[in-house]
Amino acid sequence: MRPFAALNSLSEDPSVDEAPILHVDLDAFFASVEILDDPTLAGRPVAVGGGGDRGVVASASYEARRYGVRSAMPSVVAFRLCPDLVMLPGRFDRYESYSREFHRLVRDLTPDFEPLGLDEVFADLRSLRRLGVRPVAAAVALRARIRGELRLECGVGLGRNKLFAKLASKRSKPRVEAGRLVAGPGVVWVSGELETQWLDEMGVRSLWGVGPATAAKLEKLGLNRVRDLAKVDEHTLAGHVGAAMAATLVAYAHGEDLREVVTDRPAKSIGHDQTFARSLTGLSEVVVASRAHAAVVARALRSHDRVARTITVIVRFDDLTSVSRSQTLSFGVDDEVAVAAVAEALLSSIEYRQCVRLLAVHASTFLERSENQMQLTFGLEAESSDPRERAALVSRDRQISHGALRDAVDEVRQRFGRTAVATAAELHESGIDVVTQRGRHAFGPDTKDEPR
DNA sequence: TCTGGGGTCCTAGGACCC
DNA sequence: TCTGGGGTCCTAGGACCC
Repeated sequence: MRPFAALNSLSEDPSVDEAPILHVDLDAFFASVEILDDPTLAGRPVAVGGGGDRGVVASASYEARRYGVRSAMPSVVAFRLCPDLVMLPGRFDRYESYSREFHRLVRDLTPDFEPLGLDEVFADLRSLRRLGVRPVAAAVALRARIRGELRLECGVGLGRNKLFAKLASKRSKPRVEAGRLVAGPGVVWVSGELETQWLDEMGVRSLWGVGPATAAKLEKLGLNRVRDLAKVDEHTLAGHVGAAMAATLVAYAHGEDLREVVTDRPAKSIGHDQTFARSLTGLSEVVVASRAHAAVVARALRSHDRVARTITVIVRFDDLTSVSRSQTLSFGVDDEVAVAAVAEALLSSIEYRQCVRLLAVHASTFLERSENQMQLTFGLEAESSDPRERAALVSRDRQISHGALRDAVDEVRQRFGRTAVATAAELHESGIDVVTQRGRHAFGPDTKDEPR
């Protein structure tokens, strides 16, 4: 890998006003962290993902990519392409800790940055104008720090907006050509003339937000290239892809992208999805599984200091069709028994004609804790004949009465680890006292409902 | 070859209120 | 008695991103 960046054709450092937006993307992030932690993996094809029949690749080292292994590829396909592939299950705590260090280095450059997942950030360099910062110099220095302090490689793109910054970072990276790895320039700045050139040569699929479904619709309309989108009537396009998508695509085709770098993006939902190695059959198995999901979600809500009014369940059947059910309560919940009560009522309203391969429980519509206390104690409706409404009322009662127990369990977990006690849901269902359970679980942690 | 788990945003229809 | 249109909230589903 070359130590310094090759630039664009002009080979000079633009002003902040010419290239205000920076995008950094860590190379093969999960796989790279695994290789750092186990140097015997260096040079071998490594992937992180699900190893079973239903697993997919979440991250592939460049060595694995030489064989055609890619993110989102089913693991069985990856093994067919690369029989020597080392498939690792993934350690998300580890990746999160690397991600925090990555963000720290970006923050040293500017506080105006926006993470996307664990391994990418956008940054707005405009506040650095007065300091005389030059974008390419800043990008080269940031890249050097990421390499020096984290021992991770990355690509950096610079452009007039998010659209071009992201396209640029993609072109800054190493690529595989005819089974050989070719180093990338590391830093790429999109000048005005490059913008025109890229827009003219790009296919629609390269645009942010155009996936397989939208690409197929556009192709039917004869719109295969970005330059085709620049000529299309937005209202006509809206009839096929929706108003928001049409406006976005036409703007992109003209090189315009009004998305700002948003520094504080509060989370809007928290959920837990699980694809089962063997599909579940029938409501009762699904309900049992949903309690563990509810516990994971409730724990996550509390660790983020959130209470949620909306609970959603999603069931995916063996034929890959999905159905969802959601309910918005008049109050918020963060208790596993409360979440589980609502989830069970929602799951009961689904017809199980097929086996269930995936179950998800999500929580959204967050509100402030103080706001929630009002709602919880306001009025007590009579018993209802609607099962969902009844579940909601049970859920509220649990949310209130389990508060003390829940806080206690959280404290124990904080001191002794997450598996030191069973979930409040398990304890409640079994009717066994918290204290007598502690010892057993402390010495035989059951990790089956651990988040990945 | 056959599709994970964490999320975000958009759309359309219905209920309800004014 | 029958009717309008806008705004907001909720639900279900779909598409996309990393």
